[in-house]
Amino acid sequence: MEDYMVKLFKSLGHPVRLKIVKKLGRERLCVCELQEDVEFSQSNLSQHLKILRDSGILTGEKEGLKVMYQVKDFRVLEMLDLAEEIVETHLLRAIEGR
Amino acid sequence: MEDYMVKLFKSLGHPVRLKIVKKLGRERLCVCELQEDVEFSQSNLSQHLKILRDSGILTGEKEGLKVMYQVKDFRVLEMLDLAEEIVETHLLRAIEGR
DNA sequence: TCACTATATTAGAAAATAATTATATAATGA
DNA sequence: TCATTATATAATTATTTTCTAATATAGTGA
Repeated sequence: MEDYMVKLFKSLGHPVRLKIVKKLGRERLCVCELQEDVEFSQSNLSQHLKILRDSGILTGEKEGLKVMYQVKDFRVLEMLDLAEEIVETHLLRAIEGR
Repeated sequence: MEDYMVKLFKSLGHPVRLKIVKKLGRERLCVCELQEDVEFSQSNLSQHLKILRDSGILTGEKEGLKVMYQVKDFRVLEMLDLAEEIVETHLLRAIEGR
């Protein structure tokens, strides 16, 4: 249980992977569409996608030549929202100098 | 913004640190109390606490000889709960074999 | 079957993170 | 002031992650 939680957090704790998950949101996109925004090589992207699959965050389904990815459980997106709120609060506080 | 989110997730993505945050919950504990549950050396624990402070998850306040730690923003705990639920669901599915 | 496209896998090097050991600091009380 | 306790920091080594480059696979259409 703890192990899986660690895996979940760890896989969100990387800029490229976080970007992928955010870009996906509730949509279903092929790798080629993800490629557009990610400033990394095809193989590197593919490896990050594997990590996200392995941690249970994404699923990938083959459709012809393409593979369509989506976020498996939208509660992950709620987590991202929460994280965003938390970070926002702290950044604000930092600006206010408290 | 993204950077801070990555930092937040990254710092939760380690077994010792996750354990610390869970153990703290809404309480305020000194390092010595945290030490009890964590099977690591004093200095290692101290380094993990530093990471948790740096990512804004914990605050530490000196009180005499001791330093009291607590979770800065309880929404972090909500994130943990969410993560737990998500993991639970997926583990259940795995057992059911879907 | 062959070439082409989209994606995955592998291997190795580079970079980042973590643990260990030793040392330092700071508060307390004798 | 000195010893003691609680915690932090630094340096080194060990381990893990990440990236790059090369290669592989699988589906499609000519």
